[in-house]
Amino acid sequence: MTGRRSAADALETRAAILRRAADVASVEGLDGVTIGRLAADLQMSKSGVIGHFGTKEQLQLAALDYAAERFRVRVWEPVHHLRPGLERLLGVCASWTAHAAAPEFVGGCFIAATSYEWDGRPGSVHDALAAVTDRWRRTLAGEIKRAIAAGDLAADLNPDALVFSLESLAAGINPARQLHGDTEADTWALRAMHTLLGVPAPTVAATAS
Amino acid sequence: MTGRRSAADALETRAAILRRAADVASVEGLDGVTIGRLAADLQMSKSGVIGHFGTKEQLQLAALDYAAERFRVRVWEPVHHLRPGLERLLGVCASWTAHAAAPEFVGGCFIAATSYEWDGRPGSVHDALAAVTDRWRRTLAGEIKRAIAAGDLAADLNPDALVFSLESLAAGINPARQLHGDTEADTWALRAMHTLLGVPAPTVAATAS
DNA sequence: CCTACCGATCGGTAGG
DNA sequence: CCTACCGATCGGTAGG
Repeated sequence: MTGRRSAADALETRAAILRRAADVASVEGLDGVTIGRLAADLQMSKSGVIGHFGTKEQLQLAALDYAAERFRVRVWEPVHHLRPGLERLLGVCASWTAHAAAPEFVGGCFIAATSYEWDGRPGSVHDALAAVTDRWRRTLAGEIKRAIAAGDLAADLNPDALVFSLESLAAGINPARQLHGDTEADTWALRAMHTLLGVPAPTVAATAS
Repeated sequence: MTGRRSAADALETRAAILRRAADVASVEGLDGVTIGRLAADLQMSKSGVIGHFGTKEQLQLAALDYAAERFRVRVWEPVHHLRPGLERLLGVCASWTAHAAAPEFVGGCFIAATSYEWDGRPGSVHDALAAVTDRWRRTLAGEIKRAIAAGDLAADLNPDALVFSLESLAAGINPARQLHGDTEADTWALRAMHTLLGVPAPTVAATAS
């Protein structure tokens, strides 16, 4: 029950710490993730927690990586097999808004919460967050450009502006639900995305994930 | 230089504390507003800071009130004289996005930052934030309904969905600028607002505030 | 408005 | 992975 355990056990412990850290951060931000709190929640000592990461900042970066991977699994993986261009783009919009409406972390989307929390601060967390969201932006912009090239979207659309708008609408689902009880916010966001893309409104049962 | 001063002096000190608190919160969130930090920044003692408010929570609520009033002055006051309905609604969109692109607090829009920080937490700050943003939502919904009733906007638009979308786009300007250097994010947001409202794109020099 | 202080918690380390 | 500990900072109070 006590003392050192195997490397596999250590990896399991590490994963449990990151899951808990992501849950806490989704509610109270990455600032709310304190070593002592994680230790108490997981019934470990503080040194047992921080030993996996070295410093709190490394723990925060690891939690961000973990959340980014979960985002990829929940939003990108269900649609990456779709045809590149408009079809996959609309699939992303559907899985993205569904992801925000039924979040896996208790406080909602980790990436959205952290982006608005950390955008004005300097440091490695800011930079890692910019890198993660930038990668996602380039994926989206790529789909949009493919759809334009294929003639499925209007040629005068601005891909960067569209990426910004899709991102803002998806992120807005979080506070709309938790501050105002807007249970339909994901539907509104998805419709607005379609309007901005200039395509017909989504059908009701488009997503079932 | 020391000891008690007049009631007018006390009010000035109080205002200086709130300004500083709003600046700090716009960068690091309301959690970053600590009594000791404000005291150091303003060259006061901690008891001198907290004496104006009683508790940290009361200080946070006062900072929120202060920021809400500044938002009203910067976004609503410049356009409240316009004709109710579409004209005033479009004026709000312009002053709102301009406000986000040239924020008065160092870290950007206090209301946006705090909404995404505090939406998942319980307590009086959450409730006050919901009340403040709800008031703003009702103002916006009122303008939209007036514009629809006047025939200036399509009758099949959903006012609640539009309010959600306008809010999300305005709030998104903050992280777009600070995380990705999108200096045009305010222009993109304003264009998207017009598209969702179903009105022509804004003219370039619509706002000069 | 100040000094001086309280118990609690912070991130982190030493040593095992 | 633990206990035991470090200096710093937290919100807040007593007393003036």
